[in-house]
Amino acid sequence: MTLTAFEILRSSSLPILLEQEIERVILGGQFSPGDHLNEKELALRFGISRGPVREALRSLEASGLVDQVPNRGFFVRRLSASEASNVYDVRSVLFGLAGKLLAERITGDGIERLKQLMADMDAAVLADDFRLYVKLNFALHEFIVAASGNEVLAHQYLTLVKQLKLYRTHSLMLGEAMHASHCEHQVMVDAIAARDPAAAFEAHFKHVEAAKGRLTSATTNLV
Amino acid sequence: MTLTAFEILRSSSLPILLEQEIERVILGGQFSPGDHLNEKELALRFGISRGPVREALRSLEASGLVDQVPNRGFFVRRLSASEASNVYDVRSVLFGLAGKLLAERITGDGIERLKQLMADMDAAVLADDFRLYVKLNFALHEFIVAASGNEVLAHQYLTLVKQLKLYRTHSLMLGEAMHASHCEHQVMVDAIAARDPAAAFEAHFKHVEAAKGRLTSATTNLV
DNA sequence: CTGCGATAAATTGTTGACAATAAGCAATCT
DNA sequence: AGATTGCTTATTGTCAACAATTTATCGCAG
Repeated sequence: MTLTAFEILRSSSLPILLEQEIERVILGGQFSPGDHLNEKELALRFGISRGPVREALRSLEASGLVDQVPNRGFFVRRLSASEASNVYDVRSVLFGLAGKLLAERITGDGIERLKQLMADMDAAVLADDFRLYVKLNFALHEFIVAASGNEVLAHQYLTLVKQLKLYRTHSLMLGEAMHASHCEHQVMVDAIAARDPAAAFEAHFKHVEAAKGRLTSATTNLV
Repeated sequence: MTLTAFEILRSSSLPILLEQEIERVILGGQFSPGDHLNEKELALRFGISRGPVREALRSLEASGLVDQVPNRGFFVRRLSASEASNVYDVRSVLFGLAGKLLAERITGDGIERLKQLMADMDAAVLADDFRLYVKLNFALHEFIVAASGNEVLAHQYLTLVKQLKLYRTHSLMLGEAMHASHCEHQVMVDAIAARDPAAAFEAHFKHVEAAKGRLTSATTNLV
């Protein structure tokens, strides 16, 4: 226990820890898009000085979670509808690629893991447990992307997902959407289990595009 | 003229300018992958203090050009063969998406621009002017990605291209490779001009995959 | 001559202070 | 009343110094 804390402190410098913490606070909703991030306040909050805070904010800027305007400071990024649409389109091909790569390399254990996740989601859908479904959905996506074996892809994908969390209407997902999403997952997993890269790309790509469509229809005048 | 300088100074803070400058120096080859970046030295070089230098390095870290190891500093990123391969794979789908999007929205003027670039490259190939070809090649890629209208895509794509510049064997391209590349470009441009999104995706995707293949065959034991 | 250990130098990590810029506010003028 | 100017306050931008850590150097024993 004491070792872990030590290791964490050792492996990660202050700005890196800060970056994770500020990211957590932003994505957790404590700040809203457009909000100003006061450097002194953040420094005070974590009991450190402004230097490391600024470094952390620079990293967050590069990953698209905050914007900087000179002499005015850092602000939580505000994602317009068209920007969110752009993010979705990029995310679609990245996820398609993840599906394709995974179909080429998945092991028997991997297939088992996928089927287990699907079974859990089946249960969540039947129980109409939306909260659980969202959690499992994220786990499924994360597993696919991580198991694809391409770290560049995984990193980019997760960055985009974080950016999309800034787009508030995100959680407007209803029962029918959950059902549709689940069906698409089944097609994805089948293609992977069949080790069919082309079909996997198609299924994964379409899944994200469909998710974008569901979001679009939930809001008005997207794009 | 005076206005532009004013505007630049106004819109860009020191760390942002520094980031561009350090990036230029790294990609220009003044530093090699694995090289240590001395903060004091960099600060001295630009006549400023270490604070802004560290902020700039944090940004470069997030864009994958430098790595940081705690208490040891920043180093120019060293891209392994398998990492380069991963970058290529992601770049392939991004470029495919760019081609698809451009095919959906290109204007008559845009098609003219593409044909002009192709004509120039024709001349470069005939003259066996490798240097000119590389330059036009980059211009073509940049135009396609920028004209796709998806800024997220453009940003990610350019980031990956920069990362690949860290992979030295990059410039091992010979006469035959130039010819093959040129033929692939023709297929791409035809698909865009025909406003055929699916064909454009395919052509653009395969072009980058082929480029990866040419690089692979030039080196030994890639991946 | 080589390997080891202690000391010295260099480098990074962090801080607090100061300068420059922007935002808030009150008094004045039209 | 509304706009404008000037002042006050808050915030960001930058710096130089100090603490902590790592790297280099040198002496020394085997």
